[in-house]
Amino acid sequence: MSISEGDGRAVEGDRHGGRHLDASRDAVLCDAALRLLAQIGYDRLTVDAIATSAGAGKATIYRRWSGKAELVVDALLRHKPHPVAPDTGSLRGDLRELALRASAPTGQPLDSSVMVGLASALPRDPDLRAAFEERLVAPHRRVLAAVFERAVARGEIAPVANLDLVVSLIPALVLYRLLVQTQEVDPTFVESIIEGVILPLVLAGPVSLQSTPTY
Amino acid sequence: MSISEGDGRAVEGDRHGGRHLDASRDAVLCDAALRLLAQIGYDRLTVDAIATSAGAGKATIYRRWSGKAELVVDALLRHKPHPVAPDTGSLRGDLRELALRASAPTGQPLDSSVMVGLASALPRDPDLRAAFEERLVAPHRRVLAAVFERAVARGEIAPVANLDLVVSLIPALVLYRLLVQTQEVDPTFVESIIEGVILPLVLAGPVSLQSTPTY
DNA sequence: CAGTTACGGAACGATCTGGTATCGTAACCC
DNA sequence: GGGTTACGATACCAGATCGTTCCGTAACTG
Repeated sequence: MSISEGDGRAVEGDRHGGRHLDASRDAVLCDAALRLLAQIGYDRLTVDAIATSAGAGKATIYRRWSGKAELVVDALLRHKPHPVAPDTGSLRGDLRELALRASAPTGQPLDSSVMVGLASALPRDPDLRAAFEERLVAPHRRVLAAVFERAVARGEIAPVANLDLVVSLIPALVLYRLLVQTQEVDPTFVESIIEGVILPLVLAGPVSLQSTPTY
Repeated sequence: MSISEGDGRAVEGDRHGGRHLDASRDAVLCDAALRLLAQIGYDRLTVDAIATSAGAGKATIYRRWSGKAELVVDALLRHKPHPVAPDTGSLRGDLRELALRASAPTGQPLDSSVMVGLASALPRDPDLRAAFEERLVAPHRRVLAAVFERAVARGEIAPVANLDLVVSLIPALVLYRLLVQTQEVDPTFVESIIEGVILPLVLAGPVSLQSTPTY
């Protein structure tokens, strides 16, 4: 659980004497960074605000990271991904369970809010994008894929032809709702995705003749 | 076509003598704003950059708008929405036609790029969000809805139960691909949306559909 | 014609941000 | 204990950006 240093962070020479870096400050600073990131977005995020919000001095930040970009990347990498896939016994139940997670009350640095806050910065920072992909996107997709594959194993549905695309549906529609429509992601909304899109799609078996000729 | 002033723009006292505001400068400035917006995003967009890019002085901008926010909102409102819905005779053809538009070569201030650039700024600026909704989102949704309704009128598909959600699918998946996956929206991708999600969803009856006509 | 205003361009002061340095205190190694 | 380093806090500087102002020139009104 306790991660010391050397995670691709700022240069840290081998010190031998003197007071140690307080590892608990790392977590507090990263939490503050993610919280502010979700609130005001990456571009308006300032190092001063992170330090103040964490009750720390700026020097404490620059002792660990070389700047805002590295701090945010590290905060993403430390971010605990979603728990393992639910296993309620049915595809509908598993998807509902995931829906409840996605619409969690806004207390934690919710993945969706972090996604929105990072949105405009992703295209121009490869490191940021990589950390974003590794800690937010990929875990979501893995969990969703596992849920579908387990439904296939149960014989509940036929193997999903284009799993990558189907797995994109929930996060894409959630992001669209948050970003473009600026509406709440309540259980009712996610329910409508499950019942109106996902389940009809994967339950209705492979569709007509011309749908899949070129694969 | 020629819009003079009074569009909720900056305060413009009734002047009587002297040189007139050059209306052609308005369009040039708005085009430059949208182009830069698509390139670097709203937060990093600067008034100086817009002026320089348009070959104008900053004074020319502040004579028309009170700042960056008002300029971008006005640029969005002047932005010509997509042409009318295509009418190829079949749902698949219409959707393909829309796909070609969405994946247009990156020359113009493409709607998708503007969407990405505006993303992080939308939650905190209601005026920006309203203009965004009115000129980018709503037209897209109207065109898509029209395409589906015409397919229903032709008897090609059954009435779509949750049209609002189905109409969100294409823009949501396109946004997700651009923003989260940072991948290109090429015709192949949009084709996979049409063939793998949209058509199966609206064509598939609960079960067997061997009698699907060949379009 | 004289007066007024827009235009591109440049300069200006004010504000904000990033990153460094400093200070007094506290924690750690030898 | 002596030396070293982290910590929170503050001050400081360099650069970017904003919005304004001024300039010489051009265009329009009366």
